Parts: sequence; structure tokens; C-alpha cells
Amino acid sequence: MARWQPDARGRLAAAAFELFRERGFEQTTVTDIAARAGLDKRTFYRLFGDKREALFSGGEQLEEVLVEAVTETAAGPFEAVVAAFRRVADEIFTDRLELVRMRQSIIASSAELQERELRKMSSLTAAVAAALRAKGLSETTAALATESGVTVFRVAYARWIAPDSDASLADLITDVATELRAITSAPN
Amino acid sequence: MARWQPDARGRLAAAAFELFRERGFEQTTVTDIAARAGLDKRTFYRLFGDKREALFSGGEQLEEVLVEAVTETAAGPFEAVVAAFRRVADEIFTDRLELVRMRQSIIASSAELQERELRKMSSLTAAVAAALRAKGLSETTAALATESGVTVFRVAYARWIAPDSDASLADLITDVATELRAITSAPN
DNA sequence: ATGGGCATGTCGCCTTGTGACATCACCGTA
DNA sequence: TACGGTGATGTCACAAGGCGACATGCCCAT
Repeated sequence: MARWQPDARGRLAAAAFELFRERGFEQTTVTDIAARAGLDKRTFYRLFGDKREALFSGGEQLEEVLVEAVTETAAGPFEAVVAAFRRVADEIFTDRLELVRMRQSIIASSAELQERELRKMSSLTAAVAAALRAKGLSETTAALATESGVTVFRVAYARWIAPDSDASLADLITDVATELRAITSAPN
Repeated sequence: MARWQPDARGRLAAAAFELFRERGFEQTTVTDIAARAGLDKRTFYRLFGDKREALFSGGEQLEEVLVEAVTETAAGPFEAVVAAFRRVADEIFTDRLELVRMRQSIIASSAELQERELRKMSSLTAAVAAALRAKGLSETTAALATESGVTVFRVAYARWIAPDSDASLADLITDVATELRAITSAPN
């Protein structure tokens, strides 16, 4: 007999996702989202920093898994980051292709959302680099290994969500990592 | 005897830069900027898409130089992108360290500005990758070479603007590229 | 039962960003 | 010389984002 329905945050995120798909991000008002969730606009802003955050709910999980994976392994820095992304692929993205595609098409429709997505990736990168530095690596090595790993993930991810793709994300990551090595290896 | 002072856009960009430094980005209103430039708020929005753009005025130049440099060279893809960034370092960043540092400190103070900066970098990356694809490279190769080159630039740039740094940006780029090769080369 | 904590609602405000319309110098042309 | 068009600018009004401050009413510990 709670006074409020449970999981206000989850309901808002779900309402936002639906509305963004139905009318588009720009055409959806925070008041609309709150209304569909049976809440007030002000409540929305207490649970989310801004309208965009509603679409990025749950992204912290990704950072946690990544940092943990990178910290635990004993492999070389670049290999560690790539392996960590492979683990993320298994633990978080498996069986979510359709969901991810829907999300991606929403993001593609709005410059604001693209900026936010980029920022999430950037702070995630910073977290991973910090984890590598905590293992004793130099600033530069940590940054390069992390960014290269993120590059691999980014490219693999793009292939994964492409309309005609059918390989698993983890396999794509492995392939792309190999290609990256080939491209950067020979000075000529 | 012009009816209006010349270079409204330049005056607005300058006024914005000053005000962002004086009071900070968030504390500066578009109306403030326009007032200092002797113009109206509405005129600001005709010349800039939003408040942030005033700080990124002139960034198109970077993309032009990069794309041209990448297109003209005959080197391997990764080397081509790195060389292009070296050229940018010479043509655009030389003798601008202090200016760049001021700009960077403004950006660092605002999440919104960081997002915009990321987006600029991202669209620049897309342009370079497109230039590589136009040379006949595969989607994946173009993306990996470009992103790796951008990684090198990013890390070198960070070192360059660090308080205690004194090396040239072009030299830093060369060094960092070598380090990237070392990190990604050996699978073990 | 009583009072504090907490999630929520309400009100009002400022700022961003935009549409619609007015203004007015400049310029070519009749 | 007058005249109308063009283009940059100003004015007004407004929707929406975002936030501070305060009110409300359930829950729980004492």
C-alpha cells in the first residue's frame, strides 16, 4: 500500500523511450513524459539531470563492468581493454540487438542526443584510463590503450547494429582488433 | 559610411570569448553577448546556431586542411592521417598555445561545451574517414585509420596544452604515434 | 502520538531558441 | 530624382527547458 507507484525512475525512462519513438525527441516535452508516467515535471528533473538523460538510464552499469574487467586482468593494456569490451558485449549487449537499434535510431535523429552519447563515451573512456593508471601504467600508455580499445569497440558496434549484420558483437570486436593491429603496425 | 559596423560575427565571437572568461559560460547570457557587441539577441541567433557555437567559430578551417592533406598524400592510411594532423599543427596551432589554453579552460568549465567539442571532433572524424573512403579504402580500414589518428592527436594535444609542456605539437604527434604503434603491435 | 525524513506536487521565475513582423540604409533602375 | 527591392538588424511574443522554494502527506523511529 505504498503512497506512490514503485520505480518512478524506471517508469519515466520507459515513458520517454516510448514517446521519443512515437513523436521524436524534439517533439516530446518533459511534461509529456512525466504525464505518461503519472508524475510531475518537477519530479522528472529530480530523477534526471535533463531530458536526454532519460534515454541513457542504466549506462553506469557499462562503466562498472568495464572498469572491473580491466582492473582484474593481467594482459597487456590494449589487450586488457579489448577483452573488457568483449566481456561487456557478452554481459550487457547479448540479445539486445533490437533494443539497441531502436535506441540508436532515436539518437541518430537528434544532434543533442548525439552530443550526450559522445559525452557518455568520453567519461567512460576516462574511467577506464584511470583504472589502467591505477595499475601503474603511464598517463600516455593508459590513454592510448584505452582510446584504441574504444575505437575497436566503436567500429565493431557500428558493424553490429548495421541492418544486414548477423555476427555477434564479441566476435566483431575480435576481428576489428586484429585489423587495427594491421593498420597501425607497419610504418610503411 | 556603412549602416552597420563590420564583422558582426567576429565581434560576437570576441564578445562571447571575453565574457565567458570574465564570468563563465553559464553566467553569460546571449543577451549579454549581443549587448557587448552592440547588437541584438536575435542577431546573435541568426549568425550562430546557439550560445556554444560562438566559441567554436572558425573550426571549419581545421576540417578543410585535414581533408585536403589526407586526400593528397600517398602514404598508408594511418600514416596519412597522422601526417595530416602534423600539418594542422603547423598551419593552425603554431603560436597559439596561450589562446588554446584559455579556450580549453573555458570548455573544461562547462559540460555543455565539452559535449559540443566532442561533437565537433566527431564530425571532423567522419569527414576524414569519408576522404579516405573516397580514395578507395574499405569502410572499416578508413574508420580505424582515422580514429587511431585522432587518438594520436587527442593525446598529443592534451600533452601540448599541459601546464608544464614546452614541446611543439607536431613533435608530440610524432612521438605519440610511435607509442601507439608499440602498444597495439604485440598480441602479447 | 508525535515529529522528522523523504518523495512528490505546485508555483513562479529566468534563459534558450524561434517565428513573425517592422525598419531602414543601400542600390539599381526608370 | 524618385522608387521599389534587398538584406541585415531590431522588436515583440512565446514555447519549452531547467531550477529554487515551499507545501503536502506518507512512513517510520522513538
